[in-house]
Amino acid sequence: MLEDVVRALGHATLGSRLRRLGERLQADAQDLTGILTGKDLPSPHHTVLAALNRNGPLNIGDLAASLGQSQPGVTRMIGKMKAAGLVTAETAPTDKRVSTIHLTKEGTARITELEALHWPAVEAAVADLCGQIDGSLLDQLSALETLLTEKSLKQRVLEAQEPETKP
Amino acid sequence: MLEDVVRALGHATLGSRLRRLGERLQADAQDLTGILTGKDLPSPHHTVLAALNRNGPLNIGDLAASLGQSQPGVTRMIGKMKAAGLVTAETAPTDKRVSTIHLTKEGTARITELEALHWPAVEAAVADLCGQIDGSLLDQLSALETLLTEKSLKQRVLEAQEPETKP
DNA sequence: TACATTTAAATACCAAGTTATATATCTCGT
DNA sequence: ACGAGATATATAACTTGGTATTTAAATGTA
Repeated sequence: MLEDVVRALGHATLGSRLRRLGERLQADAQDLTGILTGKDLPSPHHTVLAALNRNGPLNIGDLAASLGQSQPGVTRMIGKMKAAGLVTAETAPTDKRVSTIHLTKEGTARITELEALHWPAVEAAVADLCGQIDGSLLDQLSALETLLTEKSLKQRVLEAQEPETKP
Repeated sequence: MLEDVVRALGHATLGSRLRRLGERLQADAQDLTGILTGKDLPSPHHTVLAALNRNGPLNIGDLAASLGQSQPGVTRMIGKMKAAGLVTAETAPTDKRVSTIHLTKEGTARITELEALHWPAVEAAVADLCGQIDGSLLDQLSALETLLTEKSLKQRVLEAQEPETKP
C-alpha cells in the first residue's frame, strides 16, 4: 500500500488536501442531485441559484462577492446558466454597465427542488459524518477521509433515503 | 455586507467550501515558494517532487495512487515537469508499458530547497493557525477563514521570517 | 462641457482536474 | 506460439477555476 503523500506532509500541504477532499464531496453531491431530483445540475450552479433565491436579483459583482469567487468566473458561469434557462440578465435602467441576474421560472423550480429534496439529504448525511469526528482540523480531515472511503457520501445519502420509501 | 452563501448553507455545501479554502491556501503557499526559494514552482509540482523524494522513482500509476489523483492528470503534470527539467521518464526494461519517473538533479535540488526553506515555514504557520481553532469541522473552517481574512498565510509566514533575518 | 478616472462586465488565455477512450504491451490459457 | 483479455500510459474532450486586459458606461473635476 502506497503512502498518501498529501496526508503525510501534514500542515504543509493542507491546501491540496482541502481541495482534494472538497472535489470529492462536490462530485458525490452533484451525482446525488441527478438521483434525488431527476435532473442533473452542476455543483457550481447550486450556489448561484441559492444566492439568487436568498437575496433576490443580484448583479455579477455582488454575486461574485457572495460566492467568494472571481468576477470573470461568475460571468462565465452565468453565461452557462442563461443557456440552460436557469437565469436571465437584465441591463439595469439606471446604469447600463450593470447586468442584474434574475431566476427564471425554471431556475426557481430547480432551487425549490434542491431545497426540498437535495439539501436536506446532503445536510443530514454530512452533519452525521461531522458528528462522528472531533479533535484538531487534521484529525477531523483524516477521520472524514477514512469514513468517506469506507462508504461514500452518495451511498450514505441513498441508504438514509431507503427507509422512507420502503415501509 | 453581502452574506457568504457557501458558508451560510452549512454542511450542504461543505464540498465547495473545502475546495474554495484549499485553493486559497494553495495559492498563498505557491506564492511563498517564489519568495522563499527564489524560484517559482507550481503547487501541484510540490507533491509530485515529495512523492518521488520519499519513495524513490515511481511509475505513473503509483504516483497517481500516492497523490490521490487520476492517472491522466498525473501524466499531464509529469509532461510539464519533464519540460521544466524536474523529472525524467525511463521506460522500464522489464515492461515497456511502464514509464518510471525519476528526479533530475534539478528536481532534487528543488525538493531540497522546499524541504529546507518552504515547508518548515508553511508547516509552522499553518500549524499555528490550526492551534488557534477547535470545535466542530464547520467551526474550525469558519475560524480558519476568519483568521486568513484578517491576515493571509503569506503575511503570516513572512512576519515569522523577519525576526530571523533582522537581529 | 470635456476629459480623465473609476467602475462593471466581458474577453482572452492559461492551469489543473475529471471521465471516457485509444494504444501499446504483457500475460495466460489453449 | 497464438489470440483473448488485462494492464499501463497517452490522448481527447470537457469543466471549473484563476489573472490580466479590454470595453463601455458613469462620475467627477477643471
